[in-house]
Amino acid sequence: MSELPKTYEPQAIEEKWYAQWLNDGCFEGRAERVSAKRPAYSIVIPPPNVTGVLTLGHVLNNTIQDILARRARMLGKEVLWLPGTDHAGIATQTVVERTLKKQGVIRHRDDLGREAFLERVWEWKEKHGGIIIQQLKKLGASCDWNRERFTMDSEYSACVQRVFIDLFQKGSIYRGKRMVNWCPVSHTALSDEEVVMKSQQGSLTHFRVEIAERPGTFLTIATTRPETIPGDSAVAVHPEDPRYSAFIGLHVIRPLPAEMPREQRLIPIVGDTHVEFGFGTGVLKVTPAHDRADFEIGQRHGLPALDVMNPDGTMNSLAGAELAGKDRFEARALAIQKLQELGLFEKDEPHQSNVGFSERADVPIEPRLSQQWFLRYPSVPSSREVVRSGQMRFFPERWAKVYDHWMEGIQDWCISRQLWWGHRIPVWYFRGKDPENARQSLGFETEEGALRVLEDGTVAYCGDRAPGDNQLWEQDSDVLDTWFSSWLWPFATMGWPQSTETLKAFYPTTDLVTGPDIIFFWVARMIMAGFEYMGELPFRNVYFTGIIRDKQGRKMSKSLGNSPDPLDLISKFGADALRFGVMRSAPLGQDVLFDEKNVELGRNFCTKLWNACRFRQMQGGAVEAEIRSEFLSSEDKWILLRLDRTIQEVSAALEEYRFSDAAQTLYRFFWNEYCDWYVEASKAVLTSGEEARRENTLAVIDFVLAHTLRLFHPFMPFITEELWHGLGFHQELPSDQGGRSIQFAHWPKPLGEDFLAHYGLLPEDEVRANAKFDVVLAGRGLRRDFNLASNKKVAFVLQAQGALSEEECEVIRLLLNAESLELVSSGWAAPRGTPTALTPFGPLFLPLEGLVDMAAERERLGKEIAKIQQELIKVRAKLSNDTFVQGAPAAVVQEHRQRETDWLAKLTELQRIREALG
RNA sequence: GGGCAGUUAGCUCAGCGGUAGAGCGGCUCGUUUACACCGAGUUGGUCGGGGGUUCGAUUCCCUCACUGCCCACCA
Repeated sequence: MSELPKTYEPQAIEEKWYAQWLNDGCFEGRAERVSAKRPAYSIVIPPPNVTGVLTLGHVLNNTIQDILARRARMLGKEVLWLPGTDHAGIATQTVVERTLKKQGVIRHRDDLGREAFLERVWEWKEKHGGIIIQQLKKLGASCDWNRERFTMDSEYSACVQRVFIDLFQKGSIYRGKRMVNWCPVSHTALSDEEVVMKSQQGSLTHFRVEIAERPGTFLTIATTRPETIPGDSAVAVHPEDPRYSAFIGLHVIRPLPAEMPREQRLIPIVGDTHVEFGFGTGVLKVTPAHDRADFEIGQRHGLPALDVMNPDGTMNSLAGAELAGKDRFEARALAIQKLQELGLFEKDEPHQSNVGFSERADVPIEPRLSQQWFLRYPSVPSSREVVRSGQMRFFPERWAKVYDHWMEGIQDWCISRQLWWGHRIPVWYFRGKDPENARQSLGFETEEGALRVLEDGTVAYCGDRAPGDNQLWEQDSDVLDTWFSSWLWPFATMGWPQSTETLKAFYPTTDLVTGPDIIFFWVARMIMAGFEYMGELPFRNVYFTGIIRDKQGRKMSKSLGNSPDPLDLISKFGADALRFGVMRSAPLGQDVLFDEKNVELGRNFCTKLWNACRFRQMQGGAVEAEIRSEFLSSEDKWILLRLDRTIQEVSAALEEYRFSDAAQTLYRFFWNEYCDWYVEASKAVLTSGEEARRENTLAVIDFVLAHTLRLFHPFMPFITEELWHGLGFHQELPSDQGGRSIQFAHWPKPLGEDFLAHYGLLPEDEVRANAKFDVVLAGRGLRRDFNLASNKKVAFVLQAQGALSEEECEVIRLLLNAESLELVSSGWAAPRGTPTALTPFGPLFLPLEGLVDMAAERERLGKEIAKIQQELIKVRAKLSNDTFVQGAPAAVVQEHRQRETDWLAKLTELQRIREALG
């Protein structure tokens, strides 16, 4: 390869390699290659919204998956990372509908009708659906794109239908009129998980109602929702409340709608233990159609449910002439006004309460009684047990508790949505009452359980084909909750219900990477679907990422404008920089405070890596020559030992999904240990003119670089690939082991005992190299203390004759940027006032020929001596404490003794030096 | 109301029973055989408060305070 440019220019390189990887089929997961020797590794992408765009959350999530996938390839596994997108019912339908309205095409989707509207959504999907996929490619995601799936592909839809039919026939799915969370904006029911509670400042309206049987006697009710008074069908008090229990069985006159005849407004006073004595006035108005708890009270007392609202959140005619047609919040004010006019209003008290909001539309949901489909979750016990027992592992572990708690109190799932974009519910209703007639008019034999009489007497057929006589049968107009398709993702994407090669090879998947915000929406449900349809867990490990926040800790949001576009960051800094920057700051189990500085750091690191390789390239010589032990210096041995430790630490961190630790360790090793110490030290040999030693050093450099590039590859795929080829490390390797792409090069193993023995790498080598580095640090310290610019050539004297070889001295001299380093015997007497520092080999002098301020030097030494005395006092205090000596482990005591000896030696030495100064 | 995290240098975080650490920032010096997207040096902390266990606690236990999440039908 031609000489590398001075700085790393990511754009062209990223494009080049991504195209090459795709062209070479590097990302393909092939079932037929899986064997005992070549185990499978699989992961399914959490499918992003098909019309979505890439966010930093996606960057974090998908970088982690890519790291896992690439490392698995390097470990010799057959990897399948299966990508795709989600149709995201409400979100997509809302976006398309809003756009069409903005374009003036429609005022409401009804203007187009179901068929035509859906056509528009598909058009939209074709046009915008690929965006996020393209963005993921820019990030470097190594997904098997040939297998891209969409939750509304025809085969996928068939899976969804099949599962619905199966659960229907098993009786797990039922239809009923229940209290659901209704979104007045989207006009659909929502599941409990799609509702977020928000604390709201509201008010508690106090008003009076007269007891019909006791004219002139009033009860005061406190409510947050006066607009629903027309829907009240009772007043409830606690049966043991001495203030009110005597009134149970009597009636009150409901104030609204005022124009309704009095006798039609009589509602009973019931006793119910749900009522709290202490809250409000202790008298509760019961509105069964508009409140969950009230609905239950209504059930217990056989009260009618009066629905006084329209689906869009406006009041209907039952609310009375004046409220009818008004929005619920407008109606609230109006109701209060009416109460005032009737002389029944008492007061408004400020009140803080939790209100459920539609997650998507961000408006308060309306508890609403409506006909919906529900699912009694299947395979709950095994799904719960698999996590409890640790057979499936959660990272961080604490989410297992959250999961367990939810599974414990699991509620039936409302799965029908009053939308058009989604999987249509495969149920047809018979326009008649008699099941036998229905059976005959179907026109075909049904399976057991497919034909059923529903709660309200409707005869329903559920199956994969429409009944023959469509005059008599009408299909349910609702679609299924998006998550009712997502929960099948791990196996529906692999060809289920056929027993495909893919399923056999790659199911269950290995890891799932997702955000904790969808633990109930998605993770829990996938586990249940997995057990129900595949008979086992769908994935072995679940990694929950943190949530990306801005550097002030706020959530990313469009309105705050604090959500940077990852694509901008990629074009500014490069994909590898973004990946590395994010991973380095994303510790397991913690939210990530995003700061562009981190990406900058990633970019800087890429440049560093680039230049370190450039430096190697500039040295020329054969690539990856054999290392010869007889030429190894202690620095060589030191860096090899450091590399060995780094391999171990990085591997261990990745095994435990501690990505930021792995990134941190690599960063430190490469920048500090390799570049700052080793490369700088190696320059002594590289310029020495001794060919054999020089070549050997290059061999060590190559060895370290070839390992480091591989360790970095999962984090930074593009630059490592470029450098891998640029330095020629691919040359000798078979094409499936790094010859073609670094992503198939073997993941570095610890060097191993044989290697260490062969090259004579011992802990002492590390100690010796560190001792030399200590001399350098001491010398640099002296420089600083006497304000000598680092470019000023000075002569050092080390009182350690014979302790260091000439080559070793040369290394130290170079690192100190010194004119010379002279070794002298212990008899050598430093000129008075010579600055001195202690090193493991002996005192280091910096003779300055009278340039030095003696007083300053004495002061400096004085400070150092004082520091050592402090330490000595601490250690001695411990050692003179009998309880410590007797109570602490012998090793600890011994360690303290050693410390005392060391400090004492240093102290004596420094004192001697100070005396020498006079 | 219940549960789960967190509180360590100006900022972001590591350490989790035996001399307080890293990165970033700040400051000083610097065109030394890659790299100023750099190098060298340096400044920053009674480890949230209070108890307890221990020879010894940032580290273990209790308690309080604050912050953030999750769960919960108090109208």
